[in-house]
Amino acid sequence: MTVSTPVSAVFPDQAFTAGCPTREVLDHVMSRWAPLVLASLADAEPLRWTELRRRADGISEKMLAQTLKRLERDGLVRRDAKPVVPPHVEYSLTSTGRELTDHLVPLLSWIAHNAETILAGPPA
Amino acid sequence: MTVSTPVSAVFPDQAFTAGCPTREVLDHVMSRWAPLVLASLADAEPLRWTELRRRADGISEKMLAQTLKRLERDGLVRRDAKPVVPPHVEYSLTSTGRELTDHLVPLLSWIAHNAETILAGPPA
DNA sequence: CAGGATCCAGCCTGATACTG
DNA sequence: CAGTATCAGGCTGGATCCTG
Repeated sequence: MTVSTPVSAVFPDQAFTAGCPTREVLDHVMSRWAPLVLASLADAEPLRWTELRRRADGISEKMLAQTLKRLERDGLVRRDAKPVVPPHVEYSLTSTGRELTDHLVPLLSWIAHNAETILAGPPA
Repeated sequence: MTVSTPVSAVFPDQAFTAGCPTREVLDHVMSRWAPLVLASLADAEPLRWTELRRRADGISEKMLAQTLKRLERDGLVRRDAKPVVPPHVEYSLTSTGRELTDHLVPLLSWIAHNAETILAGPPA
């Protein structure tokens, strides 16, 4: 590891250098499943475990649990467990989580609309 | 794999289901290093290999090569090699890549400004 | 319904060496 | 300078089975 220039001058100094808090959050948010889980919640809060599994198509139970726990620890997602039988648990966005999805959803939307073009490769 | 509801009704139908083009692009763009490489280029185009390695702090040569190749195949990054000795290669964003970073950079910027708060965890 | 525990394959990384 | 090739090792993620 070397002393290095931050990724961008528009970001705070020391942003996105290896091992710094910024990078850790980036890795959480940009992980394989977090964007899909966050976007699902942004679209339809609150959601239950089973519904989240359906929306984040292809996710395993392990990864859903891991992703949700991390997002909950990060204060981006709130978990509400109602003490009934059978269990009833609801997941929703915190206000911080909502701020995040306000930036994330437009990005995903752009990707959705341009995916075909992108996979077609460079113009020539 | 099951027939499932798309992640969000605001996206085109069939968006972000497992194995669809949208998901593939998502995985490219949200991979571990692509966001940092794209943001670096958005901040200072064009950039050379060595400078990219410095900005995407912690990236290995293998991962830089892999990330750049994939972004180039996707038509998001352009590679310009000038036939001189020693070699001089410049990387820059395509117009599509610039569209992408227009959405990506605000997201990274938000993360940079909120990282400390996020890692502090939920309010209580 | 909502997870926890476990095992295994594959990817990423790091180090090193080599090329045009 | 700008990469490519190779190999060992750790960690991530996926599949499966089990539980309150």
